[in-house]
Amino acid sequence: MQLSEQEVIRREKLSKLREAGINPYPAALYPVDHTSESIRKNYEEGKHVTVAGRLMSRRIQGKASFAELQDSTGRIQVYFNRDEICTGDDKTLYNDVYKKLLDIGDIIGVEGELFTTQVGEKTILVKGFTLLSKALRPLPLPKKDAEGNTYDKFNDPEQRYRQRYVDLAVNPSVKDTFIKRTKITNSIRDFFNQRGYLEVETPILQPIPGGAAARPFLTHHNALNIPLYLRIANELYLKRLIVGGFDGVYEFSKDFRNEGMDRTHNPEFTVMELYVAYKDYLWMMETTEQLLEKVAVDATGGTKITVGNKEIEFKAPYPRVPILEAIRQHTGYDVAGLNESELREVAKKLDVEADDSMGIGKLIDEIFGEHCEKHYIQPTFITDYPKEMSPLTKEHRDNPALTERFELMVNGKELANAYSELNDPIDQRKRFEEQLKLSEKGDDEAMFIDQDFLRALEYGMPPTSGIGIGIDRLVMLLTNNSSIQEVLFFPQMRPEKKPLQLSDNEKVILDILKSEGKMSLEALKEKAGLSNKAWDKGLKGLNKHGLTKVSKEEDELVVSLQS
RNA sequence: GACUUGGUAGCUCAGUUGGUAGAGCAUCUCCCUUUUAAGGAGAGGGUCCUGGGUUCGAGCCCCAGCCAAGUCACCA
Repeated sequence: MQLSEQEVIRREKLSKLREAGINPYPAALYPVDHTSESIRKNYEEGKHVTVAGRLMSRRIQGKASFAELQDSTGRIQVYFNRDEICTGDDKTLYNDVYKKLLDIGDIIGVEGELFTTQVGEKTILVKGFTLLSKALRPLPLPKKDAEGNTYDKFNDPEQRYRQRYVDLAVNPSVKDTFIKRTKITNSIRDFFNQRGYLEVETPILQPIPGGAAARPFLTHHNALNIPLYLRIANELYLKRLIVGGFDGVYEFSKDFRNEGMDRTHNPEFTVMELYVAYKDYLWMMETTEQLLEKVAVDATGGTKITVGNKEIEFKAPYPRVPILEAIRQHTGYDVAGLNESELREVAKKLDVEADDSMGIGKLIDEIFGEHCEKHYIQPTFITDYPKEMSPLTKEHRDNPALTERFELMVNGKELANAYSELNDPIDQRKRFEEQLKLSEKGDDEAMFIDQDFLRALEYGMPPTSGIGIGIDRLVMLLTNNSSIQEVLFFPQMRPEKKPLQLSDNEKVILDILKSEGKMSLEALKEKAGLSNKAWDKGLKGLNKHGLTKVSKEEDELVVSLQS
């Protein structure tokens, strides 16, 4: 491995520390009794404190030095004074260990007394310190000036996502985003638990990937010798639990979809699904408004949030607009009751792409997505979707062409999707079969038929309302982030390519081949002048790396370079 | 998948018509006992993403590839 100058120096310091009898990675616990936050909150002049954290900056001025220690709650200034640390004649602990062998990024423990500097900064006067972990790589160091401008910010997205640990250590606002994420999920759990709903866990490995329309990841179970899918949704399992007699169940579900990635899609993502027996989608709208109002307050302190340059008000209630009404308002076309070809005409006039595989439902969805969706910045329930695009939803009580479904639109995007759940087993079977026909027509995302789910419905599921809320997108909204990668600790990335490391034997062989081009195996071996074993290892290594290829030409083995 | 932009020191970034690779911070040496983007003096540090090509000569021009971001397409 090629080490940079700074890494070499840090490794040398590591040896020097060991020579001085200091273990750079000690085993014993460090008796922390304060955090930077608790010190700031309960500051008392002269109080003795013990804290630990990462050294984030140093200002050395001869026999004295100021540094900043960063722990999980923030930063605190620490003051190292030679004669406070080294009370006797031996000053090596300050002069050598602190000044020369410690680096920014090292994790240390510090004990000392609180005081306030002349400039008014609350500071720990260090009486003793312990190296807890030596950092071998230099930390990127953003700096802030008095006006709060940041310099040398560690802001390359690729490095930030690949090395999130560095991002978190160095960019405090990143940490805040993830703390907020947990506040949001805790708030949702509170809300449901108070109402007596049960948090459950259902299978991630599923024999039939149901509950949504999407391409799944496929894996294989060796012992059973069967294919298994990573779930694209957990809906059908939660409904089975309602059949079994639970009145309210919810799950934060990591779902997996084998599709493209962009600013709003990651192959694995989190959806919170809730099902409540004896309720309908009207009730669910009220519940959703209350939930989101509470979540906004718990996460941000108020109901009004800022997203980009917009303000969004999460205070309940939210307007309810039937989808056909939304289309009428934003396009001027009344598409209620139109047949497929009439609808296709309208789509054409509205510049909405429509191919022959699209039925009524998909056409309406396209028109809405193209012309209406973006207008709903403030939370709005779009209701009563056409039947064709909602195979798991109960028929509308007043209009058999529609379903009892709503999507909650916020900031022009779908945040939640909910139904009065279809519990008629015969109707459900029919809807699945229609999906099957769609898939035969070429829709590779139509739903699979889950026979066991149908069997469950045949035993009887109470009328139920269910909802799925995209947690990643909710967190994006409430933290004012426009990329899903900013709200996932470890967003999916293409693997880093390791630079190829060749052994000496491999290099010798490769150099000959580079100057000679293609040559016989015998001649190459001779010229390389390696022992039999070294030769064998070298050539096999090169073949394995795909750099060379051995082939047979006229009874002779020939080695050639591969590009 | 298409297009656009980018990849240069540990970090953030310059780099002129193609002519020996630059700055700030960080690092190293020296000075400095209440500083805070500390200060002063000096020094070291580079696979210019990778591989080809053009050229006397490429960080820069051309071709191919890798990685990322953005836009679009796809994705309820």
